[in-house]
Amino acid sequence: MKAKEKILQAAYDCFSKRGYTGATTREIARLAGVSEVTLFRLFGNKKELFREVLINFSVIPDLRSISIPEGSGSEVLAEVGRKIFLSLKEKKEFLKILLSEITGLAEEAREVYSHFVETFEYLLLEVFSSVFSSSSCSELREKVRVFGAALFGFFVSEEIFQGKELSPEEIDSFIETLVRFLSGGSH
Amino acid sequence: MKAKEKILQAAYDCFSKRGYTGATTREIARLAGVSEVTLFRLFGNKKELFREVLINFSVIPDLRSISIPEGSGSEVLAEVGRKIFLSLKEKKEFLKILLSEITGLAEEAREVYSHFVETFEYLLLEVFSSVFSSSSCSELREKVRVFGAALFGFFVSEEIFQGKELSPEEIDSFIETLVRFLSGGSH
DNA sequence: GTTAATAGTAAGTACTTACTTACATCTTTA
DNA sequence: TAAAGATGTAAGTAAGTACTTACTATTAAC
Repeated sequence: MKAKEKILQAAYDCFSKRGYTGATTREIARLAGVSEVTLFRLFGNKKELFREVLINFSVIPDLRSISIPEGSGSEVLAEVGRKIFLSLKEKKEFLKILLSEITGLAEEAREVYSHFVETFEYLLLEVFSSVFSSSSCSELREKVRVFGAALFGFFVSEEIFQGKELSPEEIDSFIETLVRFLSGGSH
Repeated sequence: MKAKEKILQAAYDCFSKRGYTGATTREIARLAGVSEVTLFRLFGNKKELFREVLINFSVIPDLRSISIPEGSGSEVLAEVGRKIFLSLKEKKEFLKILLSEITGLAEEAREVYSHFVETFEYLLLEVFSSVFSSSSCSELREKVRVFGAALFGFFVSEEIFQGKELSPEEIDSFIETLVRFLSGGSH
């Protein structure tokens, strides 16, 4: 692994553990096993390094790579919900960085987040319109909103705030309930 | 207003704007209109001040003070949802602090958050068991989870991440959709 | 084998941070 | 009026921060 990669990975770990202000270039360099001078030569300054971390470890590619599976309506929804949740889980540290800097470093973080929301909603809208083909456009968007908010809220609350590592069964259980309500029946 | 109160208020503003590490005792004192020495005399150190801010500006009292209104099932749910959302909105800055410090300052922040989740779920369970009196206990808890996650996720995503200030109509619209799905019918 | 790129070491700069000490001023209370 | 408490000013400490400069060592390319 080249120095640049090692630094990016160390910065990712360090920013997610200590936040932007809390992370120091010294510690990042030490973790990466390179000198601090190398860090500054390759990235110029701390903020630029942060920006590159946000680009390199984004959850977006994971979301984009999710394909719509075959099956009945409820099955498709549940499967996509599962995949989204797992993508979020895999990029948990990245999301922690985003969370911890959303107030302080507004510009960069908010930009990345907006992009995330767009991709998220676009993907869901695609899925929902294939599953609920008879629904109106506004009806679809309502469902996407509720589904997205519930999934995201569940993830943030359990995995990030409470620091839990949910098992596949716990995730499935939540998603199946959610899909049941959205599909119209409560039984 | 006494010095202690002024400092607490200034610290609240400053922590929510810059995060724990980003906020400085100098700026807090300046904002409060007191000397930095007074700050240290009254609070000992920065961490202790932070702890007192978390206690003083918690969203818990707001949540606890929510009473269950009269009306049909759906009306009650929607009204409670609205009240919860408004409580969150009122303590938005407090929640930003919690969010930005959940990873860095784990102990204090996580403790406060756990307390928040408990109160949140307890309140919802009370409401749901009066609204869906025929549902089983596990069914009730499932509904509470979905309702809570969706409400919280919607708030965090829109108000905190995207920095929007949602109008009462937008809030109502989301909550009504959510209640409709949870009440079993999609029409 | 020379050159150019990539890394490291050592030292230092200019600044900021949390926090302290010593002493003076004002206000309230007894 | 005297004592006690709360606040301010001025100055400083020790440590940490991002970032720089000057120079050296290693590696790969031509």
